Amino acid sequence: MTLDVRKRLVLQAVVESYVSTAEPVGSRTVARKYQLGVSPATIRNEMADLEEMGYLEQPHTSAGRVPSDKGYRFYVDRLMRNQQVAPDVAQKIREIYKRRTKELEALIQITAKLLSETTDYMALVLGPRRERSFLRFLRMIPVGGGRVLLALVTDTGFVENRWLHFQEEVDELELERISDTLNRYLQGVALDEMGYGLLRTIDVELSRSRYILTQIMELLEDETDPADEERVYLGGTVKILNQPEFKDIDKLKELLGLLENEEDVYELLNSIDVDDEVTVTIGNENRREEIRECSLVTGTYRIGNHIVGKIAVLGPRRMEYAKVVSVVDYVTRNLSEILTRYLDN
Amino acid sequence: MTLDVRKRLVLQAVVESYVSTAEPVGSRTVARKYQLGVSPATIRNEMADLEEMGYLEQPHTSAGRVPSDKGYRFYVDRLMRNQQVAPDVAQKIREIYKRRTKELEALIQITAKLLSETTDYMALVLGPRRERSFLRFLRMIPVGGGRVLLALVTDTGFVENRWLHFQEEVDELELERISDTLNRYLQGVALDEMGYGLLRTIDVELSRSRYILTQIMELLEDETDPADEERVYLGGTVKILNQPEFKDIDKLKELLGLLENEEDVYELLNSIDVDDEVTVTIGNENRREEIRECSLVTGTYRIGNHIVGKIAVLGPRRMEYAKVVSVVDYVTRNLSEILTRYLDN
DNA sequence: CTTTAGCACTCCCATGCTGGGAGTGCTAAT
DNA sequence: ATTAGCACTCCCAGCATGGGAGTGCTAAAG
Repeated sequence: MTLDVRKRLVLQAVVESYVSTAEPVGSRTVARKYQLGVSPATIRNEMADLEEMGYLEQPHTSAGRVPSDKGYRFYVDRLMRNQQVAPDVAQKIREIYKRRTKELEALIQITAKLLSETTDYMALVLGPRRERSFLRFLRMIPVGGGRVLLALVTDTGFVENRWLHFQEEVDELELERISDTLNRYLQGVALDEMGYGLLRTIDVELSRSRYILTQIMELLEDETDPADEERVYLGGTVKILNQPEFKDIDKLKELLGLLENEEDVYELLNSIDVDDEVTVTIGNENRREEIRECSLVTGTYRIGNHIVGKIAVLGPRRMEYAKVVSVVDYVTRNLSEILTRYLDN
Repeated sequence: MTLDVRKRLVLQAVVESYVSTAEPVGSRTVARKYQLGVSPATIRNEMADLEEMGYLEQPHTSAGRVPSDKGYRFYVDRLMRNQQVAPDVAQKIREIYKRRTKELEALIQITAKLLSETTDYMALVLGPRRERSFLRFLRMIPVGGGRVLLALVTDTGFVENRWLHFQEEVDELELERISDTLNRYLQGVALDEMGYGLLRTIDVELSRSRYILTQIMELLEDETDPADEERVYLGGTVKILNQPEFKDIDKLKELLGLLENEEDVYELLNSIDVDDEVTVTIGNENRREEIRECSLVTGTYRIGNHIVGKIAVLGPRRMEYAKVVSVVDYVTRNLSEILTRYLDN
């Protein structure tokens, strides 16, 4: 399944021309713009071969050629030259992550924006899944008027805040005692496992303060509600509209419909294999029908060795792969690094 | 500027027919569907009058009529009958706000989703502006490894979490002492006023712990960064695509472009007068060019008497005003009520 | 054996034309 | 004041047409 040098050059020319113009590429164009030193007729023969081998497609007889999924795949795996991130882009990315005071949620949001701005495609970012997050620390802070702020800090640096309400003022010392006990029992427990069962054990020890504990239990129970929003952040939704492949409103509707359903986006991105590299999935390689006309460039960010979430860029198959891959790679590294530095044990 | 009874009936018929079909309305249709007991010819005369008075428009000679902004305005102010929220919708809304443990941010997010689901138009929700929020409470919680979680609670119930990092473990008692002092000085101060100036006074008192204070100062300084994200939440972006008036990609791009710029959305909604009622702005009544083809139904939610933010529904001018107004009103009330109950002093 | 010029052929698409339909405004009769 | 009748306007869907871009094939040249 290897291609001779000239076929590679032709394929590369077709991909690059189509990426930049969105118009089917004719033999004439290839011969003229990408000096191969042969006539259009020769190119035509090569293109016919490439089509037969499945690397190119024709929208209809007598149109130019367009790369197939297989063609893009070959381009991404073999032809595309690794690209450095442009210095100004790298600068901008580093700049963003220099401010290290943000909590994880804000960081993720910024990442989505950053990705879409630097690539000019749409960005998806997933935060840590709740059921894979473990409690690091819990604290109750009385704010007056019977209101108590419950702060849950997870190993991934997420902070969840919840309110507790009581009829009368609660004693700060009592809260501290409860916090301490809860911490003792719950540290390292997954958030979605803090159901009644677990809490019942603690109940005994804290029976004196059951009225407080009851509220906390209800609240943590709520926490496990799967209908609860996932942490998916989108950036640059408008960018899709710049792509001529989405001039069709119905396709757009389908796509945006998918993206609005956070559970689906989660599943989509998590179905992609994790390895240390950036992963590209092209057209029909994608699980979901709705993005069979798109490509996805995905990176996985971590805290230490612990996988936290994904970042992805979504664009038309006709995507500037080299550039996007380099940016996704760079952003993933930066994000992982800052998280690891400040959150890893 | 008053219309006789029959003209009102005709105008109402045109608005309601156009709202439901998106097709220009002819005299025949009005006569047939909205039993007025007169012939199409009579209706034609009335419609010609209404057009002359500016309530109706003709896309072109020999098409039916379409309401003008003025026509919609009259409909909203005078013709539309106040509608009750459908029982199942009311049920759903109450349901959502019954769980009272969420922090404000989550509540706002849910509100955006709720609004778009119940109205079938797009929803915009603004959270409290930072510069109008005052510190209620501040607390530092050491989490181990030199990491300290700084939680800022505002009067509007917003909780901001920020991380502080130190070389070595910090003493919990010292943190508590600092927290106490800071609270004493900063309670009731607006978030964007916590600049160096103010902190310098405190510096003296806490000179022993300057290395901690310095970080806090930097961090709060950051807080005043106006480039920081505003709190705008969108719900149901896809819904716009269902409207035939947005079959044109360019208009769509313009609109989504506006909506992605949070500062602009803020300005747009805040330019709308606040009174206790729900406000409707139609077409050209809107400030921004980009939504001159849309209408906006806006409500203001509060904590006690203190204005916190806005909720809005964005749809085509051809909007089901009665329904949307009732939903926005109901949601506003519910949201204000729950916030007031749990956060008002 | 590879490359290339030449040419007939295919298919899309922008353009222009046409007829029917929906709706109007006017006039004259009720 | 209302309405039937009718001529008129305008849109739009459907169809035909021609030019252009691009192909595949053949035969000649390197």
